[in-house]
Amino acid sequence: MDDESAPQKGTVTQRAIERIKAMIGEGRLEPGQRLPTERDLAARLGISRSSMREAIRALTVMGVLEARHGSGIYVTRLEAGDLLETFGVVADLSRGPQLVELLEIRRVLESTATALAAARITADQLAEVEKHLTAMNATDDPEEILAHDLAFHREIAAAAGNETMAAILEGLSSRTFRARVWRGYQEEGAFARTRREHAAIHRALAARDPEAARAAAAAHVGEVEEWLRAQLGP
Amino acid sequence: MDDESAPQKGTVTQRAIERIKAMIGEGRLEPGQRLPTERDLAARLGISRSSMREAIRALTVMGVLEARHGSGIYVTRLEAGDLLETFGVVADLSRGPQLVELLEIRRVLESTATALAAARITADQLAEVEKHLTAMNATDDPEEILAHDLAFHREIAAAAGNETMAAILEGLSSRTFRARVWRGYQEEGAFARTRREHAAIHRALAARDPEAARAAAAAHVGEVEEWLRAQLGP
DNA sequence: CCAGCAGGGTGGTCAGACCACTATGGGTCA
DNA sequence: TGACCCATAGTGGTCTGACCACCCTGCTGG
Repeated sequence: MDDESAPQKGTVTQRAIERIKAMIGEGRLEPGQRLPTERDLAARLGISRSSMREAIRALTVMGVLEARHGSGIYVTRLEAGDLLETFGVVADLSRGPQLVELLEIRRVLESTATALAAARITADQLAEVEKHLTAMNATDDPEEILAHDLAFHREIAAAAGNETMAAILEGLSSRTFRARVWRGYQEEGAFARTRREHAAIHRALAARDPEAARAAAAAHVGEVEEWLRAQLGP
Repeated sequence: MDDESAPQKGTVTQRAIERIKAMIGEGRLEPGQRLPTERDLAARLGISRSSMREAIRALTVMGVLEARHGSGIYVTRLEAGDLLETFGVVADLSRGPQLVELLEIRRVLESTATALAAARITADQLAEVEKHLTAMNATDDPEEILAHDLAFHREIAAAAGNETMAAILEGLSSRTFRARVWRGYQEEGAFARTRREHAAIHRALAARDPEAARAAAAAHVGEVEEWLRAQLGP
């Protein structure tokens, strides 16, 4: 037995969440490791299976656990990508002024990531970036443009060498978020400007010039930011 | 009825999560509004109450919904603080190199926030910052110092005027995160240096000098970052 | 008029059953 | 001998119905 004195604070499910989180924090549960079955865990903590399932569901959406039907429950690798998946929800549900705040954050992080990438990017990665740049300019299908645009920035973020930052930027550029903002932005014929800005970013990367890269990226995001700010103002 | 053709993709609970999220995204559910009862929602989507409860639990940990025992289920205000509460989990469960990445992100955001604060901070807010600064220097209790340290930076982040950024920084400075890193850092007699750095930040804020504020904040976080990097290296 | 209380409605928890899927092992067939 | 197939046990996924703990409202009695 290990039920101890049960402080009785909060709901039963909440306590179960904390206990499992603590087990992982203390290293008693390693990344990738398989947990006991739902039934075992429930019995071990002295709660019903329903409550335990809710706790597991909560940890699942946090990106801490992963349930595989028929196989078992596993601790994720606990890498940035796993833990920050929910970050995209913020972008999807934000509206009005909050969208501007998110773009401001993206401007800061994206410019930093691009500057880092300028100093660290490899020839292969640069070629990949270039591929998306040309592909983006070769089509008129908005869907395809958006896809290559996302990949363009994703590749750069990856080259920056900070996986956590890349994961956050991924969330800040989630498909639905971009689609909502860019729909209006691109309708105003901003394609040409976007292409110029992307070209400037690529040029700075190719020249291995961090300062130029930072400025180009900041300007790129800043353009959208200003446009959105103007949309909300009047 | 509104069960439609049910594409049957993913688990029942997952679909319920998406449906409710979509309702909010489309504006059919306003912030603060009360939802139907669990039993009603379950019947409406044609699933059991257990599955519906798991969906609600998932949306609860995401900070989208809030369940009040005996009263009902409500949509949160959907502000940054609500949605980014889980962000602290990342900091709590990260280890090794990932901690350095998080500090790098904090350095970027904290320096930006401090620079913004230098340009926008009010006299009242500045007085509050100063209060925590002196309180921090007046005690030797590590717990108390940590508390005032957190409040010091929180006040500055609030003065920057970007609530979303403040919420992220809050997560990156969560109590357990700071405690883990600072325990070792402060043991090496870094108190004096920390005080000097905090004083520099306050001076830049009082002088309304964004560039100095940015530099001071970056140096402040950078010190810890470098120390941690060195800890992990050899 | 107001304080106190009782009831109905709500989320929280529990128990047990069955379904859907995965993995493993042994048996079969080439 | 080897590879393939399939029965089977064990796992997460779902459903049902019951009861408990708590909040809120409206009624009642002073």
